[in-house]
Amino acid sequence: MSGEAAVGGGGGEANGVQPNVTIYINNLNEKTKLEELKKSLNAVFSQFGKILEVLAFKTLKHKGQAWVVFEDVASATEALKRMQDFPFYDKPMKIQYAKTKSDVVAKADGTFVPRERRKRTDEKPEKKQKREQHHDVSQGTLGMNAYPGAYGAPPLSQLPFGGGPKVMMPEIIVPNNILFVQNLPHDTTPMMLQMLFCQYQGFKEARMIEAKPGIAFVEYGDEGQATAAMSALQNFKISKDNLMLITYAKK
DNA sequence: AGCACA
Repeated sequence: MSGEAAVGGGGGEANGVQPNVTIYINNLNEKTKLEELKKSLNAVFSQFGKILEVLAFKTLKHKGQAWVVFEDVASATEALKRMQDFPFYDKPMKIQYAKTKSDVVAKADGTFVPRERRKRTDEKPEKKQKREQHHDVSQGTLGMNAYPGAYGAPPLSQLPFGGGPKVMMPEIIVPNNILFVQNLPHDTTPMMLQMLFCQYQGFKEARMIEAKPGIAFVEYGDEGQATAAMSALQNFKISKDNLMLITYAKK
């Protein structure tokens, strides 16, 4: 019964490679541009846990491959199992544990030893520009730009009765099989959205509006399916600085 | 196919 997915080399622990916080992915579509590839990988894998880094290179020897570094092995394992053969840019991903420890992990470990790459004499006076960009989002959060029909109280200025009393007229949320997605990074592609939303039943299509970056419409077969996808992906961290905000599209 | 840290 247990069909052994002997996917010709796409193994993992069966390969003699032991679990690692980093997963190694190959069979990636080599046409995808690096930056987009990394963002999409981040989008698709961050559901399994905190991602420390996504690495991919375009050198001949390394194209079609990427490394995703998780914070813990459990996340990596879950990602490996759940996303094995996941159709990504039209090709099923092949995932294994990485063979060696990632630098970012070794650095946290204290076990990092710089490999010989370029003799930069001794230590390089590397500046610690701790530019921790916390919540630098000056307009990205669910604040001012929030969709009027979103959860929570709408701004007083947008009450239906212009200059009326301070009575909060709750906006009625009308379910719709089409979702309205906001706060996307401006370089989000329909493909990235498709990969996220197609995980939920009834997915039909994701469309973006050329003229308006940052928003998208995602259509499902019915309202129930749309609702399930909405709650699953609400506030999904699609990038370091972007939480997706999802509401029903207006009818 | 291909396991790196630009």
